[in-house]
Amino acid sequence: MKKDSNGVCLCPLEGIITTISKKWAMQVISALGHHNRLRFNDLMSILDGVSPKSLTDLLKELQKKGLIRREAFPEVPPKVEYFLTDDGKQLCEAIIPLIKWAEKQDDLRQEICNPTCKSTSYSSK
Amino acid sequence: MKKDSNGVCLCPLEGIITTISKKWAMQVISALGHHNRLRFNDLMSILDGVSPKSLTDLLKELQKKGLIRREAFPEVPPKVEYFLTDDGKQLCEAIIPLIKWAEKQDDLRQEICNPTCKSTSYSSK
DNA sequence: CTGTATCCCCAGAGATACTG
DNA sequence: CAGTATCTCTGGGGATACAG
Repeated sequence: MKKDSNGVCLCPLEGIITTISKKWAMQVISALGHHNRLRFNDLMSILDGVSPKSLTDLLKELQKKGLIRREAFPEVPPKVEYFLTDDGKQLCEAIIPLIKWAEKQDDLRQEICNPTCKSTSYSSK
Repeated sequence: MKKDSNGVCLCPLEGIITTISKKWAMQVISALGHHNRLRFNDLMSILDGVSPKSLTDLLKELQKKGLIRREAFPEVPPKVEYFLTDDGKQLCEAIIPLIKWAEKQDDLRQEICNPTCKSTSYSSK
């Protein structure tokens, strides 16, 4: 759909936005960025309230997009680990300006998303 | 939900993602960034296929979030113009890294979103 | 021209129970 | 432990007609 004022085509956004706007998607990305490797039930508890179906659906989506990878260990009981791909890590970097912008907006409106999130901001800022 | 590996809280993203992931949202932002000021029917034709209801819903949402502004002229027939706020313009800037990242992903997969979009890349900035 | 007012539809997300 | 298998439900989005 043409370019925007910066000479940037927005088309590529379609794909990633449909992905990252999925519920829990950014939390998964974030959690994996934070913990490096996590198992299914780890994610289940970090993403408090998510159902197994929703989580598996999401994990498959994220794998398909090449953001995370799955590693299964042939053990009993089963053990599966998920972790970010390099692309996933780069995505984390790419959204930082967006977060900064959003954070600034929130500040202006004195809206606090969540108590656990207070006092959190850019290491620098 | 804590911070990610970069020490960044993802909470602020929630709000903006729910906004920009709305259908046509980025197209509206982009169109306004490109054309500066647009009228309702201009947007209707640029966003080919959108219904008036969907468009008005979206425009209200974007106004509420402070991304665009509406100016009505007391004329007959009515005339209304929409344009980006400074925040809206800053949002355009903030998503550039994300677009660049997404564009790179698309290139790797040889996926072309749309013919009109080919040969488009970062002219300068 | 710029929108409301209705009605409809279905994909995404959740709840729950069950399996290899 | 790590998922399926079903079922349900909601609301975002679309179509269409109409109004100021």
